[in-house]
Amino acid sequence: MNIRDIARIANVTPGTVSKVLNNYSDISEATRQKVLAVIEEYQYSPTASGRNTPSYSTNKKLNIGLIIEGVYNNTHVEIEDIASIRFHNAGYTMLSFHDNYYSQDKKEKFEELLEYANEHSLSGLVYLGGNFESIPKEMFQKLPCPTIFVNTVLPIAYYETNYSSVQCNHLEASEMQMGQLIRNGHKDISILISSMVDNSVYGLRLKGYKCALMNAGLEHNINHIVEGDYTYSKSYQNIKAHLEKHPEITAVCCSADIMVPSVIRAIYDLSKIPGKDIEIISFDGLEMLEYCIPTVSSFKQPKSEMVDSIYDLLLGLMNKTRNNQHVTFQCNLASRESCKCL
Amino acid sequence: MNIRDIARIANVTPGTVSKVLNNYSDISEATRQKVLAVIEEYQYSPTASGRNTPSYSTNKKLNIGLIIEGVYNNTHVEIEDIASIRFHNAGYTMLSFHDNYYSQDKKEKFEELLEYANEHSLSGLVYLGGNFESIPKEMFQKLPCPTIFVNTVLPIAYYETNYSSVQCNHLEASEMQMGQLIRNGHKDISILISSMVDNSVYGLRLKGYKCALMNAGLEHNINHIVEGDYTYSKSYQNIKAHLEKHPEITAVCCSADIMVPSVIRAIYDLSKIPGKDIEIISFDGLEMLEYCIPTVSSFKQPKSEMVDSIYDLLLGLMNKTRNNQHVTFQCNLASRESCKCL
DNA sequence: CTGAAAGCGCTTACAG
DNA sequence: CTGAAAGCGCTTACAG
Repeated sequence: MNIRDIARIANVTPGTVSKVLNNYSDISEATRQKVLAVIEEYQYSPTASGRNTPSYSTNKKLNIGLIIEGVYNNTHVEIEDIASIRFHNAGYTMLSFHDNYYSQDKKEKFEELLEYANEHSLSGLVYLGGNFESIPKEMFQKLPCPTIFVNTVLPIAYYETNYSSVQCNHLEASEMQMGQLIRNGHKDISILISSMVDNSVYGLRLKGYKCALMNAGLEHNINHIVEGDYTYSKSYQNIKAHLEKHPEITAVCCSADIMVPSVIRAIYDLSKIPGKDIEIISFDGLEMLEYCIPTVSSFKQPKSEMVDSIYDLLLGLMNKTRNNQHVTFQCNLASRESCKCL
Repeated sequence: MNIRDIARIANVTPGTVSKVLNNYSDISEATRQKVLAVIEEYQYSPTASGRNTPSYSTNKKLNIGLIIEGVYNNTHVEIEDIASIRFHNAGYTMLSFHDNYYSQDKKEKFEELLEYANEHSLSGLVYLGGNFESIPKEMFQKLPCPTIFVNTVLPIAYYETNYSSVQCNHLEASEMQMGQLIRNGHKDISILISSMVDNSVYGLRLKGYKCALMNAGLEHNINHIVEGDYTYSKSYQNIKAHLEKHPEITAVCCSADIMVPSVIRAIYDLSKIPGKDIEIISFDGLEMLEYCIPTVSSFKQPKSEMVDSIYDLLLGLMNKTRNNQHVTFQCNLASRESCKCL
């Protein structure tokens, strides 16, 4: 069943069927009904490839691409989820891709991104996570459609170039996160991060921790930075080993909520009381933290406001009613049992 | 930049460029290198819409669709993740869709599925979760490409029809799950499910629980079925209220791992000891359970074997070297602190 | 081994 | 308001 079959059966031309499909107004109600009836009867739906092939330069496209680096970051999956509904309701198709198989080389990765956008005739692109700090300015100019980088580390000096961004204030919020522990009187604080060589927003968070330590004159805590590798098992093993070796530590700062269960368990297995003998504070704001024992304080990313911003901005960019811009959201501390927050 | 531009610059015809792009063997090495050089220089990549438009009936397509019902089921996200890498490495593009905005009416949902497969010129489709038990046999015949339903409730009577499936033995495994608690001597057991009207595989699990209760002469536990609605908050509130009202209950059976933190916290907030005063057993096998306090016993879905099976079967179906089939995997109990498993 | 040409499903200026 | 026709980017039988 293609558009010519439908046209033949409905006794019209393919062009007329196309206009019905695309809600053109210059179609008589009688013809519209006749065509719709045939479409309904044969369960016809036009192919995406036909629709996406540009027949004239004015052709509008309806595909939004969404790429996630680090799908195990639940925050990003939740943003994807909320965003996909909103764009769908606005008549767009959202193509989701997870980053598993992209290149590790940043430049190659960016080229793959450009390829992806061209391949799928995207009219807009949302990229979640990652790092494109080292990408030369000219390459951003090659982006073939409006693009919003979300929680991506970008070359700030290029802000005037051809892209938008929606970010949280990772650096400042992690300073505040660490600052909370310092204000609580802790002198020996361990920091659980993904990896020393992580240059995504987790790298920014690490930088924030270091700044906070410097400012408070607690530089020796640099030796208490522990790598968790984004996995439950490494997080558990490494933080446990470190806390065992350094019984003077009285607080742990997690750079992502996903690490929290491992930290609680490690403290417990060392026969200490999480949240009492060792305070815990985290980052992201996943709902799970409200059910841990103890419930865990965390800096929360305002997901739903971020999606609002992504949606409005991308639609505006595609309609050319808005220009590229860079939005930063504040993370807010949800105070819970694991850490006194006065 | 399109295929004609590349052809012009390389001094060949578009057909020749196309053959280079598609690794045809009847191209001289010199021409291949010349064309590849131009492609590289201009960073050209062919559009998906052009490629997917069938020019002749023999046209091979390279799109695999993957739909997830219930993205908050981490098992399904993990399956998606592993599968996307494997299909990518085999040269396929995987289009992921999450089910947020599909219809709730099963028949409409199935029609949307057909539409999706046609729209995107899919050569294969993987569907994770959901329920299509009430879909008439004829509709399955309309599937335009090889399709594998994974953890989907299907009309067993139609097994000879036009689709494949990869399932876990949800019904039997949940009987065994409940059976473990019964063998441990529990007489009053609460069951935390998603919802009474859930007819996905969670419905099968509920059926398994009921069977186990009947077989053991413990029918009165039917009054201890609690709905958690897939959310942390409802799971917590409802199981806590129920356990408070029924202090005789000594074990809780969870139909999904995602419910476990809520259950542990609820027991704790009732001043009882999880895993001791009240045993816990769960279903799915998420890694998180190894770090809960107590660690939680769970029936594990063999995700990686399931992906192997999905991959081999779908490729076989697309190459027409295999016929539709229905594979069932056993879930295995990982025994941990929350429940003695002798 | 390469070119010339027809073809895919769809869209959109243009004519009447 | 509808039709006839040209167009998109790509692929693939077919000719030589």
